Amino acid sequence: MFGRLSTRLLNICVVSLCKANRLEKAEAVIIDGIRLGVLPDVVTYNMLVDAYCEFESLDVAYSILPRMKEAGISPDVVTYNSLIAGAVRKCSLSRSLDLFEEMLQKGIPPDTWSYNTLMHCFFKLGKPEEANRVFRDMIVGDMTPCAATFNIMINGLCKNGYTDNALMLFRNLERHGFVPEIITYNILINGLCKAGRLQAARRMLKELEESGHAPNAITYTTVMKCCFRSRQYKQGLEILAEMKRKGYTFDGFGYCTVIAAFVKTGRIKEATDFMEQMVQDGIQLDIAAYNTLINLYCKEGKLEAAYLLLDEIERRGLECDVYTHTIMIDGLCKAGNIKGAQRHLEIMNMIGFDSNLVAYNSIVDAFCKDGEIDYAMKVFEAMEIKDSFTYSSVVHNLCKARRLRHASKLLLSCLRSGVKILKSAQRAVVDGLRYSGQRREAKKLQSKIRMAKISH
DNA sequence: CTAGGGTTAG
Repeated sequence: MFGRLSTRLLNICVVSLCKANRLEKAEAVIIDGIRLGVLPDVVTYNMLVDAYCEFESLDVAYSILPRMKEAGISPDVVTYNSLIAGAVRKCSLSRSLDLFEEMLQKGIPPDTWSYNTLMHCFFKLGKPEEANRVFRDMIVGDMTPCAATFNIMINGLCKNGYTDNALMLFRNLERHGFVPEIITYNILINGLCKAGRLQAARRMLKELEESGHAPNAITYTTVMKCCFRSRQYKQGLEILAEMKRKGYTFDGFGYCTVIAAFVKTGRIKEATDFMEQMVQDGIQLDIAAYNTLINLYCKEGKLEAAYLLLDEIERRGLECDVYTHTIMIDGLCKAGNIKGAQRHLEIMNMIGFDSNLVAYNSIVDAFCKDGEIDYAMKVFEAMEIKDSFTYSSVVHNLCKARRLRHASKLLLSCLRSGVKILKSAQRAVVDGLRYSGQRREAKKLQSKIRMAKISH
């Protein structure tokens, strides 16, 4: 009895240390406990697994398992749920499937949360049909779904392009015995926004208010971002004003959304004001916030200030990500230092970033604008992946350089393959042909553009 | 344990 009580005390101690990311101290407390005859139990180890997943790495967390075995304690469903969730968070998706398998092999029966996490994993892998299968198994089997099950489903359907199916599931919530939570509304509002359905999103916001919930900062940030994205700046700024009026406090997400929108529209003064406000508010900057600020400095041409922030990131023990590097590369390009940008891209490749399409786009565009169009086309040909940005930029620049045949050829290949290309770039080709006396070519291209519009 | 932020073309 006394021993069990002591273990509970030990766990209370360990959980608070773990939550505060004081893992060394937590380990020391456990060792002290053992010395005093208070043995850690499965709950103690589960807390460690959870904390190591969050603050260290999946591997370190996984290394708790042999320690448990040594102590004669078997991992349970909570241990595995933590590991699987940790793997999903760190995007080690195949790893999380392996862990699920391992749990089954050890004869540990999964619970609702195991299935929730598994669904989440499948959605992140872009396998909605697999996730849906897990969901169906839950509904018809003896596993009871919880509110989060539906949130994960609705979110996953939205993220995988099944917004209407998500809406249907939302409308069927009550039949399953659940009422929508604020988080459910936020998921749907975001899904509608990302699908470009701003009006439907605003209707959903209204429905949220009518349901008796008060929208939270996440709701507003989501809708505001959507307005900015669809170039409804006035509407976006109105939401910003409404948030301020109603006394919502801004967190890093809110600030970043607004600053980025200001930067994108060239409102540097407003962006800088907001940045200062963010710092005054004492917001702890994370890597996304740093990226926002670095981008602001780059757009102002203050490269030195941007580099100072890179130093600060390092000092604080944060890690630059693909955004940081891309923003710097684009900043160097726009500052006219394309060679420097290329060097940075090489570094990016060396340290193992494989998604650098955006950086290549910036560099190709920069070479075009610098008049080095032949070299730009060489880089363009060598690119393994290209997207709408790549083609829109190159086609536009080819037109400016009066290389209309090449531009038209690329535009046609886009029309055939269904790659979207900016209207302005399309118009540049047609107008270019027309005004250089190739009226017949222009007409032919125009009709092909129209055909493509119908068939896609 | 499930929701919102950060990069490129015009």
